[in-house]
Amino acid sequence: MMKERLEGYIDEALKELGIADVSFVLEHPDDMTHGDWATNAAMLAAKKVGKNPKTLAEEIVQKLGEKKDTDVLSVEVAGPGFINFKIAPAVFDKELSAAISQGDKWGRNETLKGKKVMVEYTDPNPFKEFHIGHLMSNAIGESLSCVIEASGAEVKRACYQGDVGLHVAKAVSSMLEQPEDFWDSFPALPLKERLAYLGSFYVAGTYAYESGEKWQKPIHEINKKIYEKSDKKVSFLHSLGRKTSLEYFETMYQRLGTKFDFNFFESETGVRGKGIVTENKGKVFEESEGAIVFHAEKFNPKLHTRVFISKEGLPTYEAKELGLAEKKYETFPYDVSIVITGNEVNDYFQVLLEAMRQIFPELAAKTEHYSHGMLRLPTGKMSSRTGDVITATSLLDKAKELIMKNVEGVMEDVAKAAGVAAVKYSVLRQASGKDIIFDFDQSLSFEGDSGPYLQYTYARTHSVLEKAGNTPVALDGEHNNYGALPKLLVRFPEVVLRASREREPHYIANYLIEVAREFNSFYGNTTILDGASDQPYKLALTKAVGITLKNGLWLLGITAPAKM
RNA sequence: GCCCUCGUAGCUCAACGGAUAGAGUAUCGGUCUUCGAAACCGAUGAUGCAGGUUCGAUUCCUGCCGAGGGCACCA
Repeated sequence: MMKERLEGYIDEALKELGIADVSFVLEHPDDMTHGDWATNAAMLAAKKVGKNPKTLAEEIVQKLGEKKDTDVLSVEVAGPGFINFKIAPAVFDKELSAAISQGDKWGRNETLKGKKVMVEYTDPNPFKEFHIGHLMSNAIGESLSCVIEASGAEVKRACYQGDVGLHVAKAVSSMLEQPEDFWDSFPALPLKERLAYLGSFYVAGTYAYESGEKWQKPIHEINKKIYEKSDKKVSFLHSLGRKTSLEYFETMYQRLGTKFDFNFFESETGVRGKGIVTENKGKVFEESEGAIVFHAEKFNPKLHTRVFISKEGLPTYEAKELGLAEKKYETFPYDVSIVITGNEVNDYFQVLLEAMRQIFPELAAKTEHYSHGMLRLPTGKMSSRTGDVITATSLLDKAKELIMKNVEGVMEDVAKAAGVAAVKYSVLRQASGKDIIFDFDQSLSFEGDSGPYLQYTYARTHSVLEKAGNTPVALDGEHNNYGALPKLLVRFPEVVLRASREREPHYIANYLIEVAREFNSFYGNTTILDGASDQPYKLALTKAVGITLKNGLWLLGITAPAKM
């Protein structure tokens, strides 16, 4: 609100000086001593009117001086022609009071009010491991969902799972070799054992497939049988394995704190996608070498041809995505559909979007592709084909153990929550798209720039407030001597808005670290509960920090335990 | 060969074309009989190379070097 007001003043000032159409920015200077807001308006306008930036800035300041209200303490020219604004402490106190009274709602906005948004993420594949790549997708998707929800949209979380396809056929081929009575007792086994079996079947099937052509043919046949549901035994084993995987994924979602509204499966989208492609054959798609393909380069020279239906008559990933898009819209008529994937499919997705534009342009226009980098070990890429992956479970367990070993007297459930926080934070702290070099010691850190550091700081605020009991908490403007902290806190809604607009949770992660650091510094240098006249003020600050951290952690999909 | 990303302290990451390029970690040195030391305070340390656009470039453009991904029936 302060921002809009200042922008209005600048606009008027420029107009009075006869300058129009300057797309200036009003931002917070990196260095807070420069002021609370700064604009480059004079520097941009100077070129237009052929004046020296500094003298023009002086003229603008002159005009601004005539109109600014009492909330603006001072307006000054600085550096090469910046105009810096200082805001009265009372303004910050007023906004912080609002934060305290808003509680859980602090930080939200209504820019997406009335919009329906579907976010698809995680997307693990039944019969395969839930590995750290899925963990990454989950962390990003969950956070994005929360961020968009905080902008007032109605968000539905969707998970798309590959329950058919070659990877499944490989596992099933190996399952077929087990004796009949094995399957009689299988359903009664504990989940952990069933999973271990399933894993070994997948590995064995993959090994067979890669060991020679004579093994590939039967697996392709099984693949087809799964699609067509034409073989009773195959279908039976398929559903058994699928069920086990889904049960396992459910335990992961619980641990991670995700609750999906919709589950979509490739077994459904495949049939549908194939239908869409067939209907548009001759119009959008063409037959080539026995397969049905889309020549995307005809529409955009940077794209390439991709197969949508294989010569065996099976829909590929691309065709399934078409079916998925349609199915999603039927399930939930969205305004925006966000699909989160790894960046290795970036080029396919561009082709896919082009095909969508040809078939259902209205859906294509609503689809946004958000890709994340790969999770890589310092030693290189991790592979799931041979089974030598780092599973989500092993990673989360390792994080938990590390914390239990290094932090004296932690409860197990706290260590577990902090472990999840550490992993999620390590993904969310950096901008999207780039690979994440996953170094165990760095990424599972619970010191400094980490998820547990945020949780710890929140617990600290909670503990102080608890100790304070019913002593007064108040903001009065007079005691605003704690510089950066109140000014930083007030920016929370702006940060949320930006994260939502740019679909970038890392802005929130970085901001929260700054808040936590500022609070810990304040905490280390000040005694809050000292009975002095500014104690109510300090308590109010502490409370505002707590609310901001808690809401911010929620936006990252990270829990905020009251005690650690 | 073509297309897409990306090169910032020893390491992992920030920086909405702006002011003195910020953090964490590592290293060195301080701080617990006082609200939670998973913390705080201090020190050291960086924009791959060469041009260009701009009042101003880590950011935009071109070339080079380097890394990763993709380029027809796996996803």
